Amino acid sequence: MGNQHEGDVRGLKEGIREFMETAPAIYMPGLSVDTVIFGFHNDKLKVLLLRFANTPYFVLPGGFIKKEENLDDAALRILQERTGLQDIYLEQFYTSGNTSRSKETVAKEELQKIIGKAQWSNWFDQRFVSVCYYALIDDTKVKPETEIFFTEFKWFDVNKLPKLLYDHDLIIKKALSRLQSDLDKKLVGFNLMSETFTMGQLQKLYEAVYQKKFVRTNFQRKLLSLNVLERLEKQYTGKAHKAPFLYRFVTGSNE
Amino acid sequence: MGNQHEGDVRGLKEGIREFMETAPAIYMPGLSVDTVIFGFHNDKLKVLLLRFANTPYFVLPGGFIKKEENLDDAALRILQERTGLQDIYLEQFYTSGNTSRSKETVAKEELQKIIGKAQWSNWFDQRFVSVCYYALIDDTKVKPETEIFFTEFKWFDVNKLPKLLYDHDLIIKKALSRLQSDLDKKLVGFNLMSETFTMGQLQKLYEAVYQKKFVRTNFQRKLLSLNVLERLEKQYTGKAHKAPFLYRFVTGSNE
DNA sequence: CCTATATTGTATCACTTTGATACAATAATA
DNA sequence: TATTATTGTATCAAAGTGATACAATATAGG
Repeated sequence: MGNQHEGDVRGLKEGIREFMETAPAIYMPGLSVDTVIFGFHNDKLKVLLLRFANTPYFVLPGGFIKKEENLDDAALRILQERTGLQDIYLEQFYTSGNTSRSKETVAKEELQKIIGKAQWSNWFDQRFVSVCYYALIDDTKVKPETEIFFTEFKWFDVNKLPKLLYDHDLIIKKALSRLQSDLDKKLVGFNLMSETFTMGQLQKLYEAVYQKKFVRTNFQRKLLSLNVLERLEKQYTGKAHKAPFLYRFVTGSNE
Repeated sequence: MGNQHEGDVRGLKEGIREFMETAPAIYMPGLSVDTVIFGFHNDKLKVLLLRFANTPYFVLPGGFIKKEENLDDAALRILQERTGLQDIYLEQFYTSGNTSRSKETVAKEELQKIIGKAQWSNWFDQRFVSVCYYALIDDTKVKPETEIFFTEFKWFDVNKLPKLLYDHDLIIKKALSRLQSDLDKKLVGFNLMSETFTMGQLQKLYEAVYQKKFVRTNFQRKLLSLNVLERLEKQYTGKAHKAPFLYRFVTGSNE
């Protein structure tokens, strides 16, 4: 699932140095975008995180906003660069701007270890305000791309997160909370599923998002009453029980 | 309700020039805060807007973020400067960052008319990303303060807005939409009312926010069932009918 | 091949919530 | 003192929800 970046130290060093040199001319100062990428597998809700250099710390995939780029386009571009996906369900949910979040020093120290203090340019010394988006993706289609700074891409259970830099743990909490209300209102869940699915799989998704159990028969009645599911022919699961129907979300009624 | 600013042209000109000179040293570049201030009177939901210079255009009260200031604190400070209120219910709901919003030229042209092109500094030529908050206030307590640039402070019915600069009309729409979902979930409505109120007044508020009528008896049953209202003694309205009870929101159960 | 097992699809019952209507109570007015 | 406008409460039917029962059926194991 993770994906080791295998540039040599020379290339990494040069890459970081070049980024810090060129960034001020390309990107808006003091502004960043962070994305909480949700996926769903093994009946668990997962978040895609990046390991920061060779530390035990992880961060949200993020990036900066080009000077002539729309905010939403920046978020989309950052996601495409990281996941390789084209059509991504994306929702802005929060902008984080406490000054304390810039006090984090682990990232700076690690970067300085790699490139040497003399090469330090002040791009990362800025105080950043970060606009946060969450994305829902069918993770069977993702090919995460690591990048300079980040040595590993990894899915984490939303309940078993690693150590995170900055206020990224808070941001993930807010993203989940927002996903919960959106799932009710806008039926965005299908973005996390493959094209077709059984009622059981859908229920597992809802249980993972809301972190609670639902009574099977009532859940089924409820979702069918929404008239957003199209029932297909039966599934041949190979499991030792009655084969469940397959469903597909009907687009058009929502979004 | 409005409040004419009566500085002479000389002072206005000097004020604007000075602001543009000093702003880059004080505030984060490319970032602003806009606030949608909701009030409730005459059974109507109102928004507080500022007339831009002597144009027919209005804008949302806004401002900039000091370099070492938390984002939420900036929003609070801007509101306090404008309304004179200390404890304000404030909710961040959206960050607006399309490049097209900076294409607005009315504001720039008007400012240049006042101070002369020679005096122009490039603070307002920047592309701004704006973090938007909405505020709920008991407007009987407000004393709006005008400021350089802005000649008049005025309440507008949320359904009868004047011409607005930038994308401020879109921002107000989003604010209302967010207020509607928050009112359901978090019972924030009391921030728009005076300390005590009748069930009829409360219903009018809900009707103004949701822009639809409710059946009186069912509305009453519903709100009483939430256990957030404390019933006081009767009200002596002087109206020619049975005197309604007065209620107060009980704090603690919400927020 | 036949039966056991696990899980699915549907029905049903009791209970709660919601929409709509009826009606008695009452403060000011004429 | 009766009238008027509005309020507080009750009630009935319809819709929605939680809990349970049960028949259907694809595979596994003998």
